[in-house]
Amino acid sequence: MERGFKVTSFLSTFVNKVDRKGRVSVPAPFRAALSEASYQGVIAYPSLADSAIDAFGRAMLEDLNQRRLDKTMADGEFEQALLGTDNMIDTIMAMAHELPFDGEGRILLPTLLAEAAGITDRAAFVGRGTRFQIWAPETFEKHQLDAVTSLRTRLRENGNGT
Amino acid sequence: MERGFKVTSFLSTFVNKVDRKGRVSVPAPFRAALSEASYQGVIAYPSLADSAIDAFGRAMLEDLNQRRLDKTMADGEFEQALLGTDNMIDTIMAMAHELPFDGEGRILLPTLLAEAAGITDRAAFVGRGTRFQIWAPETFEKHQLDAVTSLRTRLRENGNGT
DNA sequence: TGACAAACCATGAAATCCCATGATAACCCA
DNA sequence: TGGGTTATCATGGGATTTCATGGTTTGTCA
Repeated sequence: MERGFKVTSFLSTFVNKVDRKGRVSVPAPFRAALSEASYQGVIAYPSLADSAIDAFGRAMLEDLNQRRLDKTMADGEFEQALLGTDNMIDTIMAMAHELPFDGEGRILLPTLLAEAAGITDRAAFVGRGTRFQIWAPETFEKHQLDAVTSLRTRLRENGNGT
Repeated sequence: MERGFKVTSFLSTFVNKVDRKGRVSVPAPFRAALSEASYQGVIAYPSLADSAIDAFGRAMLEDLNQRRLDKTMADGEFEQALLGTDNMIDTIMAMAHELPFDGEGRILLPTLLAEAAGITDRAAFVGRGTRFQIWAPETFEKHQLDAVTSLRTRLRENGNGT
């Protein structure tokens, strides 16, 4: 499948401090994955599935909108482009924040996002392949433990982890 | 497909005050997205789908008109192109207001538009990717909550997050 | 000449930039 | 391979700029 951007990879988990001003360092490896992008920063919004923040590079966002726009335009459905029937992308656009890096590679966590994820003084950056998440460390630890346990159980029962 | 403007110009939600004269600051990030246009301001009209104001830059308007023309010409519908039968784009053009920025990046909300959206003293600027909307904050909050809730439900049922 | 809109100017709060520091990890050479 | 040196990186705080907001004055059209 043709994609308009390079597939970046986010791996592993890093816990960083949130300072008094609400700033957090994005882990250097994550920044490196985005270093070639024209926009230096990340797009973030409250995860729909977890009590966390979902994030990725701007390229991913452009791709999403481009696809939608191309589709409606190709069908001659300009009206769709104007009406914006309330689909997922529209809803996410409204919640999404553009978080540019400062000179030191930090981002400023918007209060709304921090609260949605229950983040106060520390933030866990969790790699998820093409995107990553930001959790309150304690919340993530529990979540991860549950995930691992249920995977192990399933493996033992089915001998199959898919 | 080549397009003359960036696909994702408007992101996130900003709530600003409407002063006694009916002026509101357009969020700086939105202004930045329009900064290269020759016309410094926005096009706005009452949304046909929501209780809100729909808005975008001139580039979008011209793009739409161009596309419509291309399509009708391609279909051999010259008559339509000339006569301009009453389609959605025509209807919208008739309702649309041109709202120029003042020196500080504010626009003056026409009473008609403000009333249509139920806006009084505060206005929520909601990014929708290629365009944006202006809502009464309370109305939008409800609307967004509904959208997110139904998305979450759908996610849980389908197990499909794309 | 009166009402309204546009340009102009002022201000406080918040975001951004810039520099400093300590800790850790990578490196290099004997 | 060990031990010291250097580079990277997370973190903190102060200085500076941006930005939203409010008011005043000037211009314009009915």
